[in-house]
Amino acid sequence: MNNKNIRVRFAPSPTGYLHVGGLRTALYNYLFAKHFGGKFILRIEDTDQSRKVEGAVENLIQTLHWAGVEYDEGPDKNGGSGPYIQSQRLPIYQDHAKELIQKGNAYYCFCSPERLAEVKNKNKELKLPFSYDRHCRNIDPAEAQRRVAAGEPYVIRMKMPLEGELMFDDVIRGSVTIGFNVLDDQVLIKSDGFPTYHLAVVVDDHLMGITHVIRGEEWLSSVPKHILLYQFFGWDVPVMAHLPLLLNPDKSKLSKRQGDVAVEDYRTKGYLKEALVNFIALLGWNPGDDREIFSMEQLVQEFSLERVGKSGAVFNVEKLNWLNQQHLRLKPNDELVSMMKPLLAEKSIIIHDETYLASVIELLKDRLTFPQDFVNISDYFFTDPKEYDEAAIKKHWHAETPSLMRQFADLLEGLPNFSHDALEASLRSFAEKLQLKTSALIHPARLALSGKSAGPGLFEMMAVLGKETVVRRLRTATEKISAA
RNA sequence: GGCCUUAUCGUCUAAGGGUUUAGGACGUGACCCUCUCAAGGUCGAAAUACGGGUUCGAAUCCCGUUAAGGCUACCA
Repeated sequence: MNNKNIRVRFAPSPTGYLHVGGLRTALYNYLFAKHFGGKFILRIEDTDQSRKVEGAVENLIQTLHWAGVEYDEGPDKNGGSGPYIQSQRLPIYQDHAKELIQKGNAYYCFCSPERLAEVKNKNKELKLPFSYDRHCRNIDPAEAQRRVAAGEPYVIRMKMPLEGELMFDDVIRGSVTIGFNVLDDQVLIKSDGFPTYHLAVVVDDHLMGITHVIRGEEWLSSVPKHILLYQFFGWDVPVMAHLPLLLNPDKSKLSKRQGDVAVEDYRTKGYLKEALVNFIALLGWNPGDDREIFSMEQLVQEFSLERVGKSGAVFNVEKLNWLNQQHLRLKPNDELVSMMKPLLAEKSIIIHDETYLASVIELLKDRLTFPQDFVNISDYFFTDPKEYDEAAIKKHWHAETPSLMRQFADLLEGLPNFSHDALEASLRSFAEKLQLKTSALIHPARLALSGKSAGPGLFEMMAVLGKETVVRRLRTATEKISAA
């Protein structure tokens, strides 16, 4: 097969939000398709009317778009294989189910939910591997047709072989064998006329020309049902690839109770899409060498199903944080400027001078994990400090300090060149003249300028703040801190 | 319960029978750098679940045990 003809899909149910596990499945599909120049399709599997959530599809689309996982065909991007929403394809499933009935591969079942529950319980007690007793399997087809015509409620079930086994190959798992004797006569069409997942997925994957089914491991044990359906219809079976699951720290399947699972949660917490995508890509896949920082383009370039692992991966936020920091500092300053402006505005800090902002960002960007961190550590670059760190006062502000700071301010006021090097030279010579250690000036000066004891180097800080501000703050501090 | 899958440092993982005193990264400890805090650098602690085979040789292949997860719906 020509690689360019590769077609894969991400087929979520719209249950409210995009799960990070779902994002990874979507990402792997996307990377696989783009790597080979194939097509990535978004299909909405909304066959369960009871789980319908308003606005879920829009939310899903928006979140995928945010993450940069762009599909070639989908509900709002017709590629000729639509509709891409299963609830809009009902007649297609009906026709295919009827075809199966005609071929003798499926049958009408009239069992009531009550009877089904009873049988299921009984079979469970008897420790039988299936829950349905195939009660309607041998009803005469003509008789069944008559009952259907008479309006009796029914479902359509597929006829599983009574014995034998099915072996199939999975790109990630290798060969898997499952015996038919543990498989139920799967419902294909529900009593409300909607298809179940199993029918819909096979029909749509075939009709949409899907060549590779890449999805979560939870589907591995239903593959025989699907392959059987392909065979009933006389269709080619796509290549199967079942991805390992994402896990909680306690190794159970990643769930809401143990942390955030919605992609939007991470987004609102300040995680960059670049970091999330990079992190999630590495949960189950690796490039085969020591590289860890990847852009989407690099992932497309490097990705292969052969390098996807088999075992579940714990979603560990620590590493995600580190990646967020790495990707944050990789961003060019002008992009950071437009990222920080609205965040600062929330704290009523309005930026008029973007060049100034950029120089502050340059000074602080290495110490950010989240964009929001910048707001918290940069306040004194935009307003004079209102208070001074108590512990720092105790440690660095001595009886003679105010006088020193005043002299230092006077000295700086007359400095023609306010560069880092000039500032350092003048502080050092000042300290030498007074026979002081430089730290006796540096620490109180930082406190006076920023109100804090931690921050960037003093000379860089002064150069960015500018002469006027520096001199003013040094003088103000001698009054404010002494008074306190 | 049955069926399927999985099993390397705390976590993500590399090592495709000999290149391995099992490598990297996050986290963690110490140290260096230094005006503080970060960043950066150096060094350290830290793993092949267990038991049998196969083989001259096993983290790697086979079997069993154990553990974990998935499925077992007219949910996906």
